[in-house]
Amino acid sequence: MTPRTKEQNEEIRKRRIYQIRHTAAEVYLEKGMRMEMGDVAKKAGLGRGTIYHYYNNKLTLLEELLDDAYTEACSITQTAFPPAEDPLICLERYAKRLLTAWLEKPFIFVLYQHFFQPVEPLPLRNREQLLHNVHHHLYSPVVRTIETGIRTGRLASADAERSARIFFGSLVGTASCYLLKNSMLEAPSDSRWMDDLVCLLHKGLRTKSEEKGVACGDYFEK
Amino acid sequence: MTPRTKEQNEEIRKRRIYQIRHTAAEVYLEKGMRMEMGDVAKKAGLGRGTIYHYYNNKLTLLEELLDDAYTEACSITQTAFPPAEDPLICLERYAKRLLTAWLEKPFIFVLYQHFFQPVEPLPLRNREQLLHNVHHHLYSPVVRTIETGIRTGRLASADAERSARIFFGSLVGTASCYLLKNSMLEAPSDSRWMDDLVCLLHKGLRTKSEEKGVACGDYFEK
Amino acid sequence: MTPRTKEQNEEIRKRRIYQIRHTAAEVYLEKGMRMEMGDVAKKAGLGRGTIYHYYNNKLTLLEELLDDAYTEACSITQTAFPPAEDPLICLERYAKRLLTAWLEKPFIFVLYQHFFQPVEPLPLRNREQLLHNVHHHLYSPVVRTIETGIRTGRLASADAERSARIFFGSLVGTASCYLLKNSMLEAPSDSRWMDDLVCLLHKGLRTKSEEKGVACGDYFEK
Amino acid sequence: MTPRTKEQNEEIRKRRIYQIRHTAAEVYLEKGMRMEMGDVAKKAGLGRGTIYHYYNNKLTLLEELLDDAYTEACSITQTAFPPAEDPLICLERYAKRLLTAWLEKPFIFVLYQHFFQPVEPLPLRNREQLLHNVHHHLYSPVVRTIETGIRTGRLASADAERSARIFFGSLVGTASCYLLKNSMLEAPSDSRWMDDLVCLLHKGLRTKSEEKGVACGDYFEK
DNA sequence: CATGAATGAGGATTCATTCAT
DNA sequence: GATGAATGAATCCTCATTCAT
Repeated sequence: MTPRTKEQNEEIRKRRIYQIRHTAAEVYLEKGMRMEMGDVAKKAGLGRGTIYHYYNNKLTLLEELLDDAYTEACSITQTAFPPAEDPLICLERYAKRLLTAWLEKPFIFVLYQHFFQPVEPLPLRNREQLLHNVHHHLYSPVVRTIETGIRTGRLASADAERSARIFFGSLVGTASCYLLKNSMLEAPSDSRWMDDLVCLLHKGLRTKSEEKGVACGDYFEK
Repeated sequence: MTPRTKEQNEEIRKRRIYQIRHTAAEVYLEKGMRMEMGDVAKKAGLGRGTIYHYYNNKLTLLEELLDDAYTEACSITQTAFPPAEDPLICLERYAKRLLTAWLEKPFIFVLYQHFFQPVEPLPLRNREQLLHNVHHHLYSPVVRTIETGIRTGRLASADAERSARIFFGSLVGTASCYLLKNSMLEAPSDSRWMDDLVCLLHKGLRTKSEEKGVACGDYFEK
Repeated sequence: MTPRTKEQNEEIRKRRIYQIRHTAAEVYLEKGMRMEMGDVAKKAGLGRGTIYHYYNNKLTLLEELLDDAYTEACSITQTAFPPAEDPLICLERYAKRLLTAWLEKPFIFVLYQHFFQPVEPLPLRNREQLLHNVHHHLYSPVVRTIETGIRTGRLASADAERSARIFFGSLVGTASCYLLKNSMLEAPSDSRWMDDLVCLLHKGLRTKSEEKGVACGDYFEK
Repeated sequence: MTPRTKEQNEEIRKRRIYQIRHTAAEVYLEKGMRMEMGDVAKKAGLGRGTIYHYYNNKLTLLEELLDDAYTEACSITQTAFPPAEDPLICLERYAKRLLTAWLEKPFIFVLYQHFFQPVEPLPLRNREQLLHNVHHHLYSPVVRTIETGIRTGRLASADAERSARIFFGSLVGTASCYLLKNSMLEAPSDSRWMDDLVCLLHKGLRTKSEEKGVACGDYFEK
């Protein structure tokens, strides 16, 4: 009765959905919301109609893309901050993992970019929910880890919230430089920038010898 | 028919052009390239046709906006790196100046965002020219300063190009967190984040006591 | 490969065709020409492809549906007007039969609706043929009966064509009130409306005592 | 400052809106919901974009069309049933007025058709409101008038609700025959059908001599 | 025979831009 | 100079239909 079995169809659906989502993330990173469904279709080697066979519309596609990204981001975040471990080490490891994940799975990067650099406000239907989730499960853990680090003297004293935003801002901002096409700068041949970035977050630009020098900000104009 | 003198008209033109450009930058920061000419008109309290009275089209508007931004950015950059001064101090001061400028004149931020986080590639007519200028007069000075810093031992040894990108990436990324509307995070009440960011770039997250500890990246998974 | 006998297959075909046609009529009455093949398939519990296994396309489906309806309508009409009988009685009986048929077999109603209230002109391939048939075998008999009735003094004097249209218009119009879903009025619990309608066509709204009163239309504005 | 005054623009808007609404009603009566915005535009001698300058989308166009129709229908209905007058005369006059209005302003007919012969259920946003209004201000007055007529012996005894539906069903149904294009029947050269229809509703098909004959429905099969 | 994945023609809608006033 | 009505190219999206299995 069923020429293709339910399992076969399910298999096909799964593969297509992944394929479309992945392609969509790539195109989105190139063109933002001006991503055209036709672009996605062509790049995925499918007909335009096929995209609509799996997603009601452009927004739904992005909504589900972000939902998926959230799920994956969660599993990265959950295991990154074991209670007993050194906060600085955790943050370093976490930063590196995040960058690696963004490189491999662009749709995860889309999520962070969307929340920390919301160039284009998408009228997502589940915006509130997603925002709450991101705040609670992706952002807060970092804030808490920084707080712990400061309390235990491992991190320089500062406002934890602000530090967390700077942390994410630097990660997303630098990753944008390297991940986005159309950059003014030539494409990078390697990923050493990731190590450099993590290192910067850890140690700053200065050398050790500099350490005992002037206090940070002393030279600022008012 | 025209009771206005040439001077009066010229005066009107100037005011209108400034008004439109300023409004456009605001809208652009809210909506990116999906900024609509109607948005700009309404927000500026003008008719749609009036915008076209002063700018041939959307792209021209953005081109001139970016040109203006480039001019202002140049004057900030040119004086930021006097030959004999300490590179680290220069960079710090420069970073702070840049952030301050972005806060006050959003259209300058648009320029940097456009080049370091080109979410949406605008088909600018003068793209090549502008790109060259930015590379030459806004980006290279930083690269050279970092090179000098490394050579003179003031900055930690690293690839200068990469460091410069991280420098700009962090600045733009963090600024995005704070400057863009639609953020997941509440609007900041103050601008202490700028000091914190500059400080981070200078010193990193760790405390001094941490300094002699393990090397950066030691904890990374392979 | 095919363990089924020809007879079994024939059996299956017949059942499927009936099933699809019946479902299509239902959906058509709900949605008109915006009936979707997917709707029909789902409501019939079949796959979309299966519909196309039996019908080349949407139009063919509707053509055959109307053909079927015509056949049934013919058999109702042919026996309804025996030459020697009283025209008024014939019309009454015919009206009642028609209404009953429409209630039981919605696809017959679709035919009359299509010809007397052609909201959406279907580009039927056999339109001319069908139109001619309907005119000749379903419509004309009523016109002729009315003519006879008028000639023999059983019916009030009037243009027979006009009367026939009013006759069908009232039947179809009132039936629409009761047969179509999505009506503003609650679903009727019974079918007494059919008797009332036939009665109205027969006697009008007034009571007998009214009869010798003013002529119809006297009160009209010019 | 304002090259066209506010009044001039308002004037233009009013004319265009009327023009579009009128044209849309005509096209809707020809094609139902398959009315294309391009059809309306072309028939109105406007560009497609112009339609969207005045109406957000197809549905909004129809919503406002129905709203307008309701307003006009109200004013027709309100004055049609003065308390002290003979119900039969009122109904007759009302029927005639309604038919005349439908002929002159097709968009009013669209309203009645939509509610009494809802071939295609439009997903109107204000459906509930409109439905309530129609029921209350356009339908109920007729029901009440019929009730009065029956109570005072002017109308034949019957269920008033059913009679009202038959009344409207006959009006709308017959009008459909004559107003809709694409009919199987040639276009009518005059509007005598309206008088005939009203007369039928008043007196029925039979002649006076028939009156003392058999009771209505006697010949029905069970 | 039966099915649902895949498709693209066609209609809906957006929005930059033109232009008469 | 200033404006908003008017427009159509470009994109979104629907849905009848094809086809491999």
